Amino acid sequence: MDSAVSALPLDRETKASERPGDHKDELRLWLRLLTCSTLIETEIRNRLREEFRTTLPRFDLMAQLEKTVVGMTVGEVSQRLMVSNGNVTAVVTGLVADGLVDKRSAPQDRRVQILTLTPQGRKAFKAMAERHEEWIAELFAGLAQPDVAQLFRLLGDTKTSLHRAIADRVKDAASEALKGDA
Amino acid sequence: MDSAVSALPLDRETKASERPGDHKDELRLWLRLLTCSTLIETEIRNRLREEFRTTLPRFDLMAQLEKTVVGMTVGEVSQRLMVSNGNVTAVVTGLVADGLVDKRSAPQDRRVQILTLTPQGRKAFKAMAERHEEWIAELFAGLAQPDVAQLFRLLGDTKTSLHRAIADRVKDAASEALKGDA
DNA sequence: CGTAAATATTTTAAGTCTGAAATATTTTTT
DNA sequence: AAAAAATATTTCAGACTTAAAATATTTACG
Repeated sequence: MDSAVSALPLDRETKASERPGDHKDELRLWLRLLTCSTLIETEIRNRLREEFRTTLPRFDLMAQLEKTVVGMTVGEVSQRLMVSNGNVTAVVTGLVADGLVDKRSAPQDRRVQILTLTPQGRKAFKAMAERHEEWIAELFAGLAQPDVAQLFRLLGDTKTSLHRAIADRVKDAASEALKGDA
Repeated sequence: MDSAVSALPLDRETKASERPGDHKDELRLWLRLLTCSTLIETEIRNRLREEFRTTLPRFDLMAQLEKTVVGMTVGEVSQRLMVSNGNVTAVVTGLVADGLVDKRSAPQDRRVQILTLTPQGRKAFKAMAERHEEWIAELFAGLAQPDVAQLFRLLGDTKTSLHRAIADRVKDAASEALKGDA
């Protein structure tokens, strides 16, 4: 039991006892991460609008559909993009109206809607994706390749930490809800 | 493993930096950065709603105002949060209606609106900020302290790279626009 | 001085986004 | 098989967001 706890070097208890109440470093890290993310998003949004008269949500949705041959359900897209189902429905409506996406209910389960890029959508996405990749490279051009690799690795660790913290909290809420049941 | 790789043409097996036209590493880095950012935002949004019945944009705006004694103009807040002026106006309208923010035009320049937290707003923010800091620390708890520091540093380099790439493009657009003038 | 340019903010129209309720369909239970 | 539970999506109301146009005010300049 003891060993299991000490195997987690930075859990809530340990950290608090080392620097009680101070989490400024993590806060500053988060703000900097957010700044980078916002700068990139805004820039890509601007370029998509100027060069292709489209929006980031549309581009992102098409990017998901481009990854598959058989199509993707609304729920799957929603999960991958980490947005609500209702949002996917709304964006898809626009893309279908513009002939870029096809939507049809699955024959074996009529609850499910299967989304695919139309040939026109596939072609349009291809052109955008090529430029998009160039833009991203430009934006990160000031970083040396080893820094890119290391940043990628550290953000991988961050992702793991986030998923774990979020899962833990969900578990806590569930056991909390069960308290009075038995 | 080796055979599969060496079956590819030579330029395919070399590093990305040596492959002209390939920017997949940067693209994957951006997607991972976005994932982290979205995971944190969504989680904070959920907790703010559940624990304080408020939203992230409101929290962010109040966080800016909390940093100053003399107040901040709409434009200043807009710049710091990297959102449009109109957006600040909209969010402020709600906060003023709830008595959390005070808005008054500057006596020496009546174009300018000066925003401050009301005493009630200051108190409400203080409570939220304390919890917020804990949440962020929890989310990053899986990272060792040196990793936090290094990630912070690398994101600083990233920020520099982004600002430079964005400034360069603005400059290009400006000189493009001037081409036929002289 | 008086007008033009610059600056700060608000308004507008349209799109994005959310959580929750409603709907439609399939699966499980009785 | 009928009822209940589970699943997938859409609808809804409301908040956020943007870019661009409109408004209000100040500053620059002729």
